[in-house]
Amino acid sequence: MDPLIQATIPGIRQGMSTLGIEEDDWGSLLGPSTVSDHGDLAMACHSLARVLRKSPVDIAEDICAAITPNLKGFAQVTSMNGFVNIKATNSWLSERVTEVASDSRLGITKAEIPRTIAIDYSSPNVAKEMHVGHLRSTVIGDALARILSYQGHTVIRENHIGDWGTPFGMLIEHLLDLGEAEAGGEISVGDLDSFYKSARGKFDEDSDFAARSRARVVLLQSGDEDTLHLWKVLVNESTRYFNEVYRLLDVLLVDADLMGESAYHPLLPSVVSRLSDAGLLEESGGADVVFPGGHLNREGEPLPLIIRKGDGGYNYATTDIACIIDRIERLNADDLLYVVGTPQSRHFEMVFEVCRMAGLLGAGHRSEHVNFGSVLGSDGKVLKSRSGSAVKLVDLLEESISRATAVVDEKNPGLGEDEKNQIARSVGIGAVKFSDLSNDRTRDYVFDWSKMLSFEGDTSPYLQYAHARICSIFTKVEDSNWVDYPININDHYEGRLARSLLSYRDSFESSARDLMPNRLCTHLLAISSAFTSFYENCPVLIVEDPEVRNGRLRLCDATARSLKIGLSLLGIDAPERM
RNA sequence: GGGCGUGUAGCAUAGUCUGGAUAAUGCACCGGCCUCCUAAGCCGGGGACCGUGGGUUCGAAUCCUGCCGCGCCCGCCA
Repeated sequence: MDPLIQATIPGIRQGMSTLGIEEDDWGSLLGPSTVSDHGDLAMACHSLARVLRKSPVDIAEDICAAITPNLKGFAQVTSMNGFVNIKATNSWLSERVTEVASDSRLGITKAEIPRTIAIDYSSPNVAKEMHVGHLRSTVIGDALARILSYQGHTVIRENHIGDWGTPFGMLIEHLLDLGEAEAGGEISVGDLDSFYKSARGKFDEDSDFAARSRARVVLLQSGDEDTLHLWKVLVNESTRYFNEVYRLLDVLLVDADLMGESAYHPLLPSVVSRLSDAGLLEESGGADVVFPGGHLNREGEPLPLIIRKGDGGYNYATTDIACIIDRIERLNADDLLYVVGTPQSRHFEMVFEVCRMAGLLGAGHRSEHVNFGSVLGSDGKVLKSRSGSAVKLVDLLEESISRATAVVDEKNPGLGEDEKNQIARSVGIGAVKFSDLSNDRTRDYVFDWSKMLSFEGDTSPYLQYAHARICSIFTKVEDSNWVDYPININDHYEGRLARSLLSYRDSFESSARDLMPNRLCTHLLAISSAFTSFYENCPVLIVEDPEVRNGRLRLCDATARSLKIGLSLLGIDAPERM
């Protein structure tokens, strides 16, 4: 209830000064109440006892008496157990929530100073299947892209696909063995696992094939035209497949966001020369490296970041630095976000540190590894595509849509085929995305079909359902008398709903600031829950008093828009019927 | 061995940054609610020594620290 703090702080300040209590002493004591029955805000007075040499109970009473007159109209003040409790009045709530309801952004303001933010996310590998593990980066990155855009920042989506490196030798040779048309077909229908595994299998077992593969890598690196053509076939068929998954998932990523590893390949020599010019490059074990410091290997010796391998080749650290240079210098990015799994945290620490040492990243840049935990199998171990237990992302999505179809059929049989399919898609995809987004991204989680595909409880279908119910109310409204009608909070349930709407901005900003979509998820659930309670207890259309009816309609409208916007920021549809 | 992270009802999680009163939510479980605006819902109930031992504090799930469990990382894969 930040708005209430803003509203009451002048009165509190004045009251405190008449009591001679310093703001340094009480400023940090005011916060949201932990016991909602007692009020919206609370101030624990126990730490003031030492300063004032009085009991907390007496102090709370004194403060209560001193600030009560100043908060008249805003809030009721009481004291209990050494706490000052401040509870918003219905009239204040009514005014504020009417204000928020009048705002198309529901009180969420844009950033004062917009920044240019490059977000690196999704990053599947060419000729490799997308498994549930890819869901996290794709869905979290996409939500952050939407959230930061909504704040008015310039967001540059970067899909850093794995389209370069030694595996391409074997992939291209396998492509040749199969024949271009055949291989292209296999990839474009999404049978990437078998393609990759066959190539891998031949590489491991057939020494002749392995030799051809190694030779092919050399040809690729040297820019041989035929080889590049074959490589391009793999990349094109794969990206076509990725796009199908992205469309199904309903994420923002399009071809223009593709910036694969290969795109940075020509820049790698300059990374070496720039680090060398900065005096950072050292020779170690035949490789060119930089020691960022602070990291040790198993023997307790400084751990280097390898820039150029002993054989003259480059690896991912070099590409990542080239990437940073490109994003800073060509795209003028202020912030660099990498939605990549936690296991790579050391890598990013080292890369960022080297870039700061080299002056490539300055004080004005924010570079952040937006890490996320691993998806675990029921055995508690990380799901690996090779273990066989990994679930294909498309299979998960299709299963979710098919379950949603069954539920929609059952709950709302009157819908037409097209609308039903559209709703099932929104519900099914939303459920999968929300189950991922609503968890703290930094924690691992155990993959669980039934939980991921659940449509009850704390899920996106619950949010979508609340939204659809409100839309249904408005299909029965024929007048527009309610549109500019002031909201009048009288009832307990109205108050709870109004409070959740007023806290929307806080939650959104916390979510955006810490790049934690789960905070927004939690708040949308709170709004929904407040709404459904309200809806069960407060008749809207069937109430006789037009003032009550109109005010409640506006509350409904503001709730629907909060949910619709909130869901859209998570990349989830809000159908009007379901 | 070193580093990083993590541990909250049977299960899954929120809360931890910024310490406050009775630890919040969902699933599962028990009991109610559709002649009434969408029951994918609502109302009520049981269920937690917040991993564990210390410390700081008037006050600790939250801060510091020891230990235990688990996960990840520790030089030429990405």
